[in-house]
Amino acid sequence: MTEARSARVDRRHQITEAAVSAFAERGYHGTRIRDVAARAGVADGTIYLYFRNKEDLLLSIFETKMDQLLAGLAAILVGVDDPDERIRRFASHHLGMVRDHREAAEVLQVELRLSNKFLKRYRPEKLWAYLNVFAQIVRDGQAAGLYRRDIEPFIGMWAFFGSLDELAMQWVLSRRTERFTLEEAARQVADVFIRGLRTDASARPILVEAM
Amino acid sequence: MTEARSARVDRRHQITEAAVSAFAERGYHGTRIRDVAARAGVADGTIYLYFRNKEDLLLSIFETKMDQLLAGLAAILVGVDDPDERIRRFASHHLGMVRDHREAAEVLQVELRLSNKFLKRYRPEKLWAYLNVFAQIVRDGQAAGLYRRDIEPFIGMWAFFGSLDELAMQWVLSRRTERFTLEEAARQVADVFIRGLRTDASARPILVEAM
Amino acid sequence: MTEARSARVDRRHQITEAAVSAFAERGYHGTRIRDVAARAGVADGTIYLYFRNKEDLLLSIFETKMDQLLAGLAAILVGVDDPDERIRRFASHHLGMVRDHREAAEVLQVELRLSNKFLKRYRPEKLWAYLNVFAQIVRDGQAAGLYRRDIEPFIGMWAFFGSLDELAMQWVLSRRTERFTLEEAARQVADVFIRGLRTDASARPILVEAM
Amino acid sequence: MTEARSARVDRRHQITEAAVSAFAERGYHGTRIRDVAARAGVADGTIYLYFRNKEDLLLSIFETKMDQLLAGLAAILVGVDDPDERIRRFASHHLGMVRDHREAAEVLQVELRLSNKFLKRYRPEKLWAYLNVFAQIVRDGQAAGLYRRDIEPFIGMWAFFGSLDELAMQWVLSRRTERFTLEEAARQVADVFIRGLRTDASARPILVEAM
DNA sequence: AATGAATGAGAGTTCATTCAT
DNA sequence: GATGAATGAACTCTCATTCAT
Repeated sequence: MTEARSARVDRRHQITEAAVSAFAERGYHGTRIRDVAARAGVADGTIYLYFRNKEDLLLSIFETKMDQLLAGLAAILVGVDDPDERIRRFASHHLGMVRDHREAAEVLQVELRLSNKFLKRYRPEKLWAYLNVFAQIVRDGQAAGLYRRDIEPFIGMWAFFGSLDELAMQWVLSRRTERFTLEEAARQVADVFIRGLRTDASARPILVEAM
Repeated sequence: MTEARSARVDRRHQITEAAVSAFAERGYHGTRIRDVAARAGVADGTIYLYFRNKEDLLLSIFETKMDQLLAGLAAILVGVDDPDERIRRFASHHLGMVRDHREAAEVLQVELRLSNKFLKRYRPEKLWAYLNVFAQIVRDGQAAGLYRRDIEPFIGMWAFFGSLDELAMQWVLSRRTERFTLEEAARQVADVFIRGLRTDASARPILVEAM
Repeated sequence: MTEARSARVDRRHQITEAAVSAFAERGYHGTRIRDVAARAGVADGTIYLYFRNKEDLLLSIFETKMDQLLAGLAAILVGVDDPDERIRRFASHHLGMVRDHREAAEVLQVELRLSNKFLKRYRPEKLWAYLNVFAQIVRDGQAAGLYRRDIEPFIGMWAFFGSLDELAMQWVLSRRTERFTLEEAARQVADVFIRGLRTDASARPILVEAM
Repeated sequence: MTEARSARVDRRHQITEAAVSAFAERGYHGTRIRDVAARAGVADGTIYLYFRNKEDLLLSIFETKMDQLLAGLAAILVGVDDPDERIRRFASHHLGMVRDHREAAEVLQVELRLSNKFLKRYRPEKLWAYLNVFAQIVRDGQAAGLYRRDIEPFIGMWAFFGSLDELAMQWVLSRRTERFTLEEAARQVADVFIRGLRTDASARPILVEAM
């Protein structure tokens, strides 16, 4: 039973990876189920034993990758209390994942958006959980008097995510990665948001430190 | 001749608007040429007298709307020299356009991204021109000693655009606009970026003023 | 009125020639009415003032060219009584026309055959009139005791025409005309049929002469 | 494996036969893939599992039938050395096939010619192989001093084929087969060409025999 | 569980023809 | 008579999905 389950998990994983690679290369609409099946080394019909349909396959990639993203984020924030540092680590982790899982990132960035179901009907709960981590950092910073109270965490969270996402997209789209490094982008985005969130009072000591 | 030209322009416009509305409602892939034709009140074949194919229709919407966006931005920045104010106006104008042209924004935000040609092959020169306005503001601010030199305008430009774009997307996707207003979002994004870009030196006087 | 009629004839001729050239170049199905109109320097709709439809245009080419072919054949046979010589002139004239009106020949040879209406429903009376000239030569030769009576003129006529037609087709299809000359082909086909038609009695004197 | 292969061959054959019958009845352009599919008792898409496209289906009919034609010709000529007799058998076999495979002949005769690809781009190697059999008979006859050397085998081959082809076409087009029999046509064409090819010297003995 | 042949709905695009000007 | 913008029927081919083996 355990073996059977494990075999099932493996096969599912095998198909998912094939789909990630195929979607990244040719796009969701440009990829045929047959392509995925061929890459996974299974028959066309086998895909449907593991996924309801093509869109389910795409959504499943999102779920899997978001789980990894969330787990990684949690791990890297463990024991870190300083909101500034938490923001820096969030940015660094996010773009680090993009760099280390380029194909997956490409699918998430580019291909996932074209799924109407995903964008309009499907509630991406895991994305919300992910972004809420940032919103909570802002709230914590505000509670500590470190961040301004006139920035709504909800708006800040989307703005922050938008910045990271767009930079990831540009990095993914430009095959010429020399344009900028994801590490530098992470540093600058974190920096801008940290300073942008600071209260005037909290700004000063930092300025002094910086001097 | 003028009449003929004008008739041609009108008909083209008529089809474009029908496409904007159809794409916004049902998505690019979910929209059939027949749907667009019906909304425009013309025969299917007529579409092809004005556009090479379906994708050309989509791309043409982008071109037209970007022209409007660029023109509006230029108009609103005329005579404004202060980089901070220029950033505020940029954000306000961008999200104002989203609010006033919701359907078009929806198409640009959501549907355009699904066009592989657009994202990977087509170089959206007008988008670059648009974003370069922001990059130039940063450069001007840096030259004036107002903004920090360790923020690369190129990175900042994508980060800023990403923030606006993501907030626009969330506003467009959530039919419940009560979540947040675009005006408030514009104000907060501009604020975060302005403060985030400031040099420590330039930050102080502002802080004083703020007090 | 005469002027009007003449103008009408000219315009019709102009369109016909444009069609011949277009059909020869791109084939009947590969040619759009628009192509013909453009070559003729008229508007698309104008074609329909002179021809019922596209097929009518094709058939009209056939009629016109067959008239020329028939007239030319009649002219070249005037005063020639010897059946052998008449056969030689027939072959020579037919392939000569192909050589001198390559485009028209190409249309007749290749494109006309693809019109179901032409082949199956339309009775090509003019083709029959043309071929009957050959059948009559055979009958005359038989009456004169020159040609064998066991060759049916009807069968001979199609066989003869088939030979000429096929050679014309090969010449037209092979842009490399060096393979063989139409003159030589005409001579050989005439020769084979003349000898093939001769009675044994009539064959002998010739043989002697030939010696 | 053998079963699978055989099933594949059968299905392909089934579709081919349906296409032959459909093309013969309504013509290539007049036949929709749906018609072929319906006659074959398969779904539209199934056609495309066996043939690249509609034209491939037409070309494939040609290939298949030419294979049969060539094989039949070879069989009927085995052990026959006399050029005259070989010509008679060629004509008899060719028109016999037309008679026994009327639909296929109709497609080959009429419909195949309308395929530009076939006529202009595709080199019908099998047709050449078929006709070369006749050219070789002529060459052998010439080498044996039986046939005149001033008839080029290349020209003779097309002339001979043209005669057979045209008679086949007329027989196929005229639903009234009473006009002439293919057997009689074969006899007469062979006769005309044999006599037409003979040298004067070789003509005499035959004449005596004939007496 | 796995296969892969078969399905058939679906849609973009072309182009001959029309007709208001 | 001439125009050419508009029409809309027609048709091939694709590909996600199914299901008998």
